[in-house]
Amino acid sequence: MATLSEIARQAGVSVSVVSRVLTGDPTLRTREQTRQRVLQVAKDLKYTANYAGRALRLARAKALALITPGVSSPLFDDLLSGASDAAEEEDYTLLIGRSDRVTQGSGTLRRLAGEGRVDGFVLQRSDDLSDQALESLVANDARFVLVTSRTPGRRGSVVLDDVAGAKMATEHLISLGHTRIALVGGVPSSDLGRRREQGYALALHEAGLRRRESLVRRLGYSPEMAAAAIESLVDAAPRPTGVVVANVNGAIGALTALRLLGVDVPGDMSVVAYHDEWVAEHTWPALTTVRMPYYEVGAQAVRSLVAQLRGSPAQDIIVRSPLPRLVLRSSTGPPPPG
Amino acid sequence: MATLSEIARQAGVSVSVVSRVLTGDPTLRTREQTRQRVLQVAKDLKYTANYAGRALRLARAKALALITPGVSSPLFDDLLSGASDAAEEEDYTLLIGRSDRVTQGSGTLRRLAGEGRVDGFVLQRSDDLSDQALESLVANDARFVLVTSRTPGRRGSVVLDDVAGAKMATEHLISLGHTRIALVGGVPSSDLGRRREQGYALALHEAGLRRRESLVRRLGYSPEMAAAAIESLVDAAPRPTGVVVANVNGAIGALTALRLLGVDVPGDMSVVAYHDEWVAEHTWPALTTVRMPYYEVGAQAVRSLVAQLRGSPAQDIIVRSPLPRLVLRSSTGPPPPG
DNA sequence: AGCCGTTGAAAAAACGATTGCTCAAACGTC
DNA sequence: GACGTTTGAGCAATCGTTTTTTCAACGGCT
Repeated sequence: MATLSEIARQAGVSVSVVSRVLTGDPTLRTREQTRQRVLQVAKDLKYTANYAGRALRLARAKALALITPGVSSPLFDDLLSGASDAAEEEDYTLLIGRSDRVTQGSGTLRRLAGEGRVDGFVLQRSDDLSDQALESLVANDARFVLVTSRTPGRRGSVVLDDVAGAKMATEHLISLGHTRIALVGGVPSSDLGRRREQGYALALHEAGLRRRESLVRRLGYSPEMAAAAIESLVDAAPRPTGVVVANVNGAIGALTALRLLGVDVPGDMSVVAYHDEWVAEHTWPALTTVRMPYYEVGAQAVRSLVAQLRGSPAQDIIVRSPLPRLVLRSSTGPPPPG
Repeated sequence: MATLSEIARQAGVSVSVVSRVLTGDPTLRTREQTRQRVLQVAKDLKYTANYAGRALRLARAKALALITPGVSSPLFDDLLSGASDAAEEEDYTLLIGRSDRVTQGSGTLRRLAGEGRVDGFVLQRSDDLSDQALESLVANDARFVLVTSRTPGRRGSVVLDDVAGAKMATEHLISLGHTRIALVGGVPSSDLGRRREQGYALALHEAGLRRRESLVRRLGYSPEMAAAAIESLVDAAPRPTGVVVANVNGAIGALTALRLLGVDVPGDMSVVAYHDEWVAEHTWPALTTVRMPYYEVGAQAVRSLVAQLRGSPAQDIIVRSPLPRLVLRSSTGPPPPG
């Protein structure tokens, strides 16, 4: 690897001139000729600034970490793409860490921040990621932005417009003529789950429909939990004719459960999922979903974090653009005549 | 952040003693009392070695990058878990990069290596990742290990035992009594696809079954390609009674295609997929799969890379343990009587 | 007492980049 | 021609670690 001093030697100037030329220091006074010579040599030697040297001097790593509970979901793929693109724009490097690893040792976060490997964190919070882990970050004086979910009393977050998304899913069923609409939601402790439920309730309210507590389940987002929720919903009185599942993975579990119970979708019951991903196209029946702008969440989170690092105050952002979009497939239809 | 000199000051010793105590330098001669004092102060101050300082001095970043075509698959999740765990064991930090980004700018890899941010790469190669990109790495003298797929003439790889896995999938169908077994494979240019096809052929051969070229499709792993393959296979003469799909995503597309064609699974046709993931549990019918040890691939790749960085020669590893495992679900059964 | 070996620790250089300060030469002005 | 100003660049310190080298003190030995 070429270093500044090597360029300096070959160009016949001092190291400081090289550094100033390459970083575009405006206070530098130099002959154009010299400047060009330096630039040429740097190019010939394929110079890339050594990261450690710069980081040491400037006391910042120009790197961010994205901490996530799990990497496997296509939703995360979108989020990651957005974060990567934004990071690249801002000239930051992006690390990815898994939050399960974070809490287990708890060392990971502290290490990343403590060692100065990263300047800040984008945290996709899960129930695994304890308040304690968060605090350890704060103690390290690390900057961070929460995505997807928020935590009370702490600023710095970027979330989806869950209310609007869940409302749109619910309204789709309403527009098909459903009146007994169930919700398979997240755990009540999560603000994310509460926001989605709010959207559901809002849609019902605006349509003048009654919101029945007996039609709401709050077990969680996994296929298994959603399946359990469905099993109890088919026995509910009155039986719902449509169900909003607040997560696409849950919806997949719901379809499996309904198939096993012999409930026809959408003949006997319509299912609409919050979030879209490619498997939704390949379930049976193919899932009608509401697509949410995850890419933007990732991008905004990084941009907001970088702004924070530059001294701006932390913000709480709700991503409203692009708007949620209904992806119509085959799991929804008019309610059964009965 | 506490630094060595701060500890030195508080402990009343020199910086070098602190460094050597903390890194456990065996050549250091010191009073036990002094050693304890240093350790205590370091602990009180929650000392973490500054990464940039160390990296600068040692000229290595103690970081690896995992470059992948896409992050969304659960298979990648396994791979990542393995790589993360191994990296942690070896005390390395893991970065994740996306290969689509790599070829586009091509700057990414060069930057990571050139800046000295990472010491080596684990490359999950896709068709996107050009030879040229590879070469630019080599030119940078970066160490790397290819996973999943290999490239001729270059050492340093960790791959699954694709032959054994595909063979096991095929043998499952054979043991059910199928004799006309089709293969929906990858593109012929990929050595990965060739290895899986080899396993398929081997199983047929050992069972004394004829391998018919008319029953082999090599369009690729996406659901759409597999669907196209299936459509042409149902019209094949003789029509296969079972099909091995060399990738679980493809198998999902295959199921969708068969459903649309009105072909009952497994009544009319059995489907077995290479690779397992959770959605396989939730397709209709649930997919019988062969589970491959992806976690180990990730872990081995990191370990092999670290070994390379320590000076060991590059190796080509085939992960044979844990063994491929057949996950029996509902998409396979005996062939139809006809 | 003089010498030597050991013990325990400090001093200093180096890694690469950045940046405030210094400074020589050239130029212009009176 | 003396002096001040501008131009163009170099010097040197600094960030935090690691590591080689140096060094003082002490005790043991003859």
